[in-house]
Amino acid sequence: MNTEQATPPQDANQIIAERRAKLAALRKQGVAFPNDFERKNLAADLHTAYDAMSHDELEAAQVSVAVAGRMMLKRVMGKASFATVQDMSGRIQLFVSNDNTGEEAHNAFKHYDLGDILGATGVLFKTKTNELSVRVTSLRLLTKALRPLPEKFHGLSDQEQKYRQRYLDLITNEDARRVFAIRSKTIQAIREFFIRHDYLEVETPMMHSIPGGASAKPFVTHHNALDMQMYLRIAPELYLKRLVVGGMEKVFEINRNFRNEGLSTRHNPEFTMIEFYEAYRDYRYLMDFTESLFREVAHKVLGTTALTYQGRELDLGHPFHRLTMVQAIRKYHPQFTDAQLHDRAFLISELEDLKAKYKPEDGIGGLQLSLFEELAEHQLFEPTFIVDYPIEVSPLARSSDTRPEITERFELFMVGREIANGFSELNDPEDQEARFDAQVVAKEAGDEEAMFKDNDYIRALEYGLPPTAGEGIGIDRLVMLLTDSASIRDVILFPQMRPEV
RNA sequence: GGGACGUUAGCUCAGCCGGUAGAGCAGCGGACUUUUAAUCCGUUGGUCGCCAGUUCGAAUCUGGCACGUCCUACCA
Repeated sequence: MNTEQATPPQDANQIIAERRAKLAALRKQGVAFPNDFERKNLAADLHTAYDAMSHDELEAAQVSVAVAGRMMLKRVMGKASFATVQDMSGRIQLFVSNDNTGEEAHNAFKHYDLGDILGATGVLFKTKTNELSVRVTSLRLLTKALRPLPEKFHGLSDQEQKYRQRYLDLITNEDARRVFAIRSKTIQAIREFFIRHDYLEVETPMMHSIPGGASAKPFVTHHNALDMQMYLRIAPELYLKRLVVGGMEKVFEINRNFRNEGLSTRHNPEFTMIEFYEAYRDYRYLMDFTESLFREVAHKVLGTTALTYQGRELDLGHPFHRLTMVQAIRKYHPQFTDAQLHDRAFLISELEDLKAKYKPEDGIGGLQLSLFEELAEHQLFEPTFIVDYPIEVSPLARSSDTRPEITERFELFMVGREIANGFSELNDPEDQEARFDAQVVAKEAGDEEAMFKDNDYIRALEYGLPPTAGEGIGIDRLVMLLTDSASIRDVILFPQMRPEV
């Protein structure tokens, strides 16, 4: 309750003014916002249980129900009316009439508005067109809606309004409800998968004094009592590995990361990832594990591993491709030879021709990565693990025992974008310290995304991190895939927007 | 950051060569006891995103600004 209620604002809008007048009349009659209606049935449950029954069977059964929901459609025909109410499960039709509901209640109903929340009790029946409905014997207005709903047929179509007023999107668009139901089920399926594999779910700090675990620009904030600068985390990685040092040999965390970078259809400043770590495993195990995770999630959430994304089909049931960066480049550009792609001068001249961004000081691996991102990444539609990442872009990954310039790392691409990133963890504290020091040099040279040195993390490694494999999976992008959503904003309930004018 | 497009009633949208604002839904009034986006009759409702400019006259043309969507760049 706030004080604004005492002086209702003058509504320029006529519809809202009329609804306020109706609410004022309700207040005079008694409790305007009653909370004693006992809802006993959900629409979908009733359809499941009784849709198959014939008109006569249903009449004989005399099923009494109590339903509640928001009135989405209303058809008044003099002495009888129909209303369609929507609850969390779906919709069901109400039949309101002078004969069954009473003339007084029916006349009151005629002044109810679309968007009002109703509670109805009555008996199930089938209409002439065989639609399961409630023959209402008692009808109550539980919550008056002061603002009119979007148009009943087209719903809300303005993208901005869908994002800013997600509640309206959810009320009026079946697809929005579907997407967020799938999101919830996806996270549930992931959680079940890890718990079944004896993982422990943990929460590590979201406010870091030293941001780490990824190459990204952090959000900066300030803690007053401690008078210290803090950062919203860019990744939970270093904390999760501290837990593995502590003996939590299988841990995962599903939560938000924050990166102070651009917004796009694939980037929101806060996004949800699962990161998980398992001791005594390596990156090869992770790839197999990831494949089975994706298959299980798709199966549990959609009932199938065959997906359509933006008009193209892919099947998570098929084995995921595994390619090195050079193989991936050659797959789409067979004119390049293996030798060329290992030739520094050639790589640089190609990158120059493509006007691609690259760091001239990079080694072969870094240049290959730049070329890969330019020429191949966006074409990797089917699930593909890209392996053999250069050490200079992987400061937390274990280097290969046979080829020290690359790491035991993969990234998983699907529908042309990165979905997951995993590697055998670097557990050599002296190597890690040297890599941090190299990052610090890069940061001092102006690389805003270079990592900070985290001395406590080094100290933890000095106590001994068992050989461990770890991975992060972008939940939002996975949900985009499972819901066939083109924009990350369609799978985040309240995507970041500029303040409303 | 760069580019394209958009912003008209609560919602979905028309509005041509510049002449002073339209429809459907929602609302209000009326008819109608099995409707399905119910139907039929009548009717209320607008600072045309904002600010300038051109013009006798701007929703319409020009410039700027704001916000948004998409593409692109950075990134996961």
